[in-house]
Amino acid sequence: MSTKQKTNLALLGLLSWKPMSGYDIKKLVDIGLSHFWNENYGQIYPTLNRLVEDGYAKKKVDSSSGKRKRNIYSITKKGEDKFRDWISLPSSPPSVRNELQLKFFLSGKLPVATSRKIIRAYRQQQKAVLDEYMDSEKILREAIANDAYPEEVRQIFEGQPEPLNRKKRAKQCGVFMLTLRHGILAIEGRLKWCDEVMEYLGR
Amino acid sequence: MSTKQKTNLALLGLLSWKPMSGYDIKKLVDIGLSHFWNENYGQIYPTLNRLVEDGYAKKKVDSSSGKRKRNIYSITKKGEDKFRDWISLPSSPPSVRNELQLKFFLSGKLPVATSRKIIRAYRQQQKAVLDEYMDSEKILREAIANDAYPEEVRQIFEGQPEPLNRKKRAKQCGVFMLTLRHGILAIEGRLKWCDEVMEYLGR
DNA sequence: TGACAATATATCAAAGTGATATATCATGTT
DNA sequence: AACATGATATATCACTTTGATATATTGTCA
Repeated sequence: MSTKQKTNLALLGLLSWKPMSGYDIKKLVDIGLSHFWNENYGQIYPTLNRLVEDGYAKKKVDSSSGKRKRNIYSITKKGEDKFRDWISLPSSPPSVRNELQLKFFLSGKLPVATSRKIIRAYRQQQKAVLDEYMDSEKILREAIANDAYPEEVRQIFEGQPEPLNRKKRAKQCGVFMLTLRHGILAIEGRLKWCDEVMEYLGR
Repeated sequence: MSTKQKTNLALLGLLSWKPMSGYDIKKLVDIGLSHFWNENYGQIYPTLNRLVEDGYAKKKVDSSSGKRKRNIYSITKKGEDKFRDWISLPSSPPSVRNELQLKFFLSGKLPVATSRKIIRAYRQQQKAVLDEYMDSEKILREAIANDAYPEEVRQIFEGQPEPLNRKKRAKQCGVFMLTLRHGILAIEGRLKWCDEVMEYLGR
């Protein structure tokens, strides 16, 4: 029950949203999921091939006029079954690698000034990300309030500009906003921690 | 500037605390750092060998009477320099893989009941870990208040029961407690998120 | 026309993971 | 004394993941 070795399920789940190319998947993960998930090309392309081999997805070459050739993958019935099975299986706890936290822990034998420097760097790094997230949150909240469908979300959920009913749009915005909230709360916790540490170490 | 490929530096930093065997390192990471770092044998033993090859650490075989043979690694001057250099280098943002978060995001096309189930599982999993951490925190806080040196911390920082002055002990307990606080704040953020989501989805 | 960025697929060495194999020693049980 | 069990300790291996780079096409702007 490990967080690792889940790329195939992650890709399957993403394809259950909509058919996508490997490139689309990479963009979606980088833009929308980066604070709790990550994938890279070296994994995406071979995994997509394996999903097709195993019958969980199928590939369609899209060569619409004037555009570069794209391999579009869509989930099959078998893939959807597998995806749903995984959803209800027990999940492993989050796996984290936090370099600045590690540095702080290891700085215990170095001068306190060094520990303080690490915390300041941590705070600054996290604050910058928080600002980004807060901007996105504002856009999303306003969109939901106005029953709108902001470009930022449309881009992520829609490959082709295809009409979508109001209820579905609202749900997509909701999921996306809640996901963003998770990122924001995680960062707020880290900032609070930085403050606690600075308090403890003395300024 | 990536969180990955940092095992050699992590091990170097741990050896700067005290000389240790690969087994000691694994235990220390599992017990004390698991909420922000992880290492495994498959990486630890080869990396220790490489550290020795490159002159960052040296190995000493400990075969004290009646005990199983242990390979004890200690950091060299060259290793300490490398460690200190890394400490002041810029650090990459935390890298996370959170399976339950991913499942929630992907559940957007499934019935809301499924999303709720995921959140409940997430909350329960995180609450259990929080309880553990809170117990440890209590022990540590009391120890610090009483100027004591609890077995839990001694075990981690001391291989050999060697006397240590009060100031150093206090600092060790402090670093350990603050590190634990990071874990606690992270989990509290996740629990708060679960509550927000349940609120949003409706119970 | 050329420079540059975005789109798109692919590959690979190096690093990390999870699991298991092997062996020694301490403890307790029958 | 024989045996089981669990903690200590090192090691290995197939598989997965990472980071980086190579390659080519299309869109844009000067």
